[in-house]
Amino acid sequence: MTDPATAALWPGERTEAARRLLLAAVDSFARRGYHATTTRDIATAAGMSPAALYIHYPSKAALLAEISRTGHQATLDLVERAEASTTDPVEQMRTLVESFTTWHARGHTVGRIVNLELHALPEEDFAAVAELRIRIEETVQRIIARGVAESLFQVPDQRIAARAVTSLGIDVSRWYTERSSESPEDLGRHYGQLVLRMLGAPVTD
Amino acid sequence: MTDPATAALWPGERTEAARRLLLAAVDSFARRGYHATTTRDIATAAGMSPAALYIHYPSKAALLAEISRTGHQATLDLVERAEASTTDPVEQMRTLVESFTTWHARGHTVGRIVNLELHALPEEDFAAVAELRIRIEETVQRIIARGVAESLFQVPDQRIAARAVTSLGIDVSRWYTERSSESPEDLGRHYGQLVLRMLGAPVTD
DNA sequence: CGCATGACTAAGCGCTTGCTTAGCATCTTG
DNA sequence: CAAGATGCTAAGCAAGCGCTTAGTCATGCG
Repeated sequence: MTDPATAALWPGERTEAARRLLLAAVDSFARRGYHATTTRDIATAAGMSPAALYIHYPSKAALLAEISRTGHQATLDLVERAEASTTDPVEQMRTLVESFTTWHARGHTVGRIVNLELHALPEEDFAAVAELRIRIEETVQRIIARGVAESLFQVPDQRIAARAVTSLGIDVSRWYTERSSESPEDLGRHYGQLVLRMLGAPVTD
Repeated sequence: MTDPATAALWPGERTEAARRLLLAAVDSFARRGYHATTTRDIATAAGMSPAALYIHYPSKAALLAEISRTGHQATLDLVERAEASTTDPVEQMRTLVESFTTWHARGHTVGRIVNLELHALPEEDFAAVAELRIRIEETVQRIIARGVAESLFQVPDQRIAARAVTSLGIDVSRWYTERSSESPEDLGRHYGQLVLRMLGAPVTD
């Protein structure tokens, strides 16, 4: 029912019951959307009565916020790890796109919520998450800027190029399913090559 | 209130009132999402009482279906026009990406509904729209295949490359706003270049 | 003038929503 | 072994939902 990639994001939520509720919420939010999901759906899927949800979370929106914050933080970690892994912009970008893409394919369930249910977040949770999104985008921009400065990349507009890179990865969570023919890792490698070529990097086929 | 790109899609809905309701629905579905929009929202925005909606449309879902079908058909038209415009795969692809991207930027309101509210469609409307989506994807695949056959493109995997091309364009509707610094046309031209380079085409900077 | 017709509204029906309340077993602790 | 805390359920409340009903009013037509 709950996929391992989702489960791995919350290795030990405060209690077992809180964790079950949260994983049920992820599943339902991703499948039907936040507004189409009822608190009864979530509680029932977690094997409890509707009221049990409110012992562990103050509201339905708090569940969404928890999912969104954790998902965004995991994505930012991954992106910053790619930047820190080497000083070569080409390798930074390859690593970033590979792991970013793999993450959005394997974790497409959480990815859908993270990227498509932003507007349903309470205002202050939205603000916190928007900050994380900016830091992700800035990391990509920084790598591109360094690549251009070292004449490794060649792009008509750095901002637009950065948008294209993140956009390509994010959208994977919209269309990828377990039934897709390529594995998340294969897709990541392919996308890594495509992006490097898009940025005008010397190709190493 | 209603942007011109949206209005242009329904030049003459059956009556003035039906058109006002439809445009109000587009606005609200795009801003808040389908499930978060109430029939009262739509009717009020169109300057009518809640019941008036049901004189012109049989249900809230029928409004969504009308928007989704029309939006998908317009996108398919655009894609097929690009393929028919020339026999050179490079020019076909450039034209396709430019108009596809421009369309998703200028029409991001309808684009969001078309691409993000698919799951809310009644089953048979979904089936009709899924068919149109397949034809869009196939057109992109065809152009890539011809480009590869004529040694103009060079990609590791044609299916994945086609996915990347459509995905890049579709996602524009998620992030683009009127406040974005680049015009839809500028973005289209930039994306056209980026995609051609991604496909390994000879660049004409 | 009398009477259909069509666009619309006021009122509200039945149902579902997010969330609350009251109570009940089962643990933990002095 | 009493007393409180803990984790849960049964029941249900107020509000809001999609949609229906009954009726009003302007217009067109014999």
